[in-house]
Amino acid sequence: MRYSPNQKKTTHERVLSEASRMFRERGYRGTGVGAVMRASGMTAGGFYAHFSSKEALFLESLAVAFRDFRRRLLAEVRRRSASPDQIIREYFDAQSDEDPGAGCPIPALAAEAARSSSAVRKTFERELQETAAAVAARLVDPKGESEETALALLALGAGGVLLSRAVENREVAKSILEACLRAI
Amino acid sequence: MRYSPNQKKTTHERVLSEASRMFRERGYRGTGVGAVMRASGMTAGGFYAHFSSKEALFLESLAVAFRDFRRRLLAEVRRRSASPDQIIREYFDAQSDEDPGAGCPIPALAAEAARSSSAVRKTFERELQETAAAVAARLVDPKGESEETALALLALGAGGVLLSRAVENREVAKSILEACLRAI
DNA sequence: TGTACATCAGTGAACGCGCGTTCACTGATGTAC
DNA sequence: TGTACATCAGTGAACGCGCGTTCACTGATGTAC
Repeated sequence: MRYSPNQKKTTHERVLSEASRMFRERGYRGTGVGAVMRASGMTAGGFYAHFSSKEALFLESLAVAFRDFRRRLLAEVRRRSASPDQIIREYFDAQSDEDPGAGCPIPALAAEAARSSSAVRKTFERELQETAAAVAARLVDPKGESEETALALLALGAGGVLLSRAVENREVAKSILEACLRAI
Repeated sequence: MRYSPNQKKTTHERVLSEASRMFRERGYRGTGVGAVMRASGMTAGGFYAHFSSKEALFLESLAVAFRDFRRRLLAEVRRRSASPDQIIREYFDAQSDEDPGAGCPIPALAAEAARSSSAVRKTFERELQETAAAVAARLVDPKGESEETALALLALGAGGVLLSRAVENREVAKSILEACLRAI
């Protein structure tokens, strides 16, 4: 339709934000390029004016998803110096119950990232480390190995969310999250 | 070809064992019915003499994968009374490095199970609880809440494996697993 | 200011491909007599 | 024991469908003069 660098940037970001939501909600393979474009108010063909391929969209979407989630998570942990179990609690709270599209990309997309190209895994690694560093900066850690502790906390939190989602009974799901909180 | 109840059972189990391996390695959506049958030495059409649908195969494969993995995990923890960090160590060792097809179904399949039918989630829940109970039975737990502790340990272990696989650099992958071991 | 042209974001139909499933058929085996 | 028939695991081709990608086209905008 109309041409303007700003307009194009806006469209690009709208597609990205839809994609980052949909990938987390339905998975990489469960999300079609056409569906993302429809959700962005366009038709499938226009996609390639913005991204060279579905994988290129995934790379950018991963970064957006991690960035959004970090913001969400750190908003909860604003006051500095959180204890490990506080971090886990905030991690769970940041998952906005029953809307995985707004939650952490790790339980949603790590398994598919692991099976993707090395470009995807590099992006995932970079964003994970960025996230661990952000958590570590807020963490009281007497041993002074807070980056390592942060990675373990992300593993525990993501594992807990992963299990709780894969289970049918909501009471069982809750008890899994509680078990993770108590284990620290 | 030939007909015999035993022969059919054998074929059924061969397909199941291939499927349980392939699902863990390539994911549910990444594994085709045709590929499973080819790996089992047959053609695609024969599949429906054994399973009513791909999802029915997935249900049975999940149970097989969990059962196999429990056996693998408990073989490592034979001597009773393992400490939490020993459990995590054995969990990591049971993953047979770089062969996710023989490893734990949780990091491999939980995200897709969460997005599947409630029948899949029920199976996942049942098998997870079975696995937690088996771990709990081997666990020294002064607080006497070993089932809960076992679930948290599975979350931590599965989260660690999930992260380590999603990352490109193998050194980073190792450091994630070590961080999980040290966090207990 | 007005006009002619170039650009290019987005449209919509078409493509090739892989997938889950169906189906008519085959031929080895089990059963009845 | 031998023969005729029924069963059914497995074959292989075909199906409909959704997907990622391509492409000729459109029309709104920006630029040059």
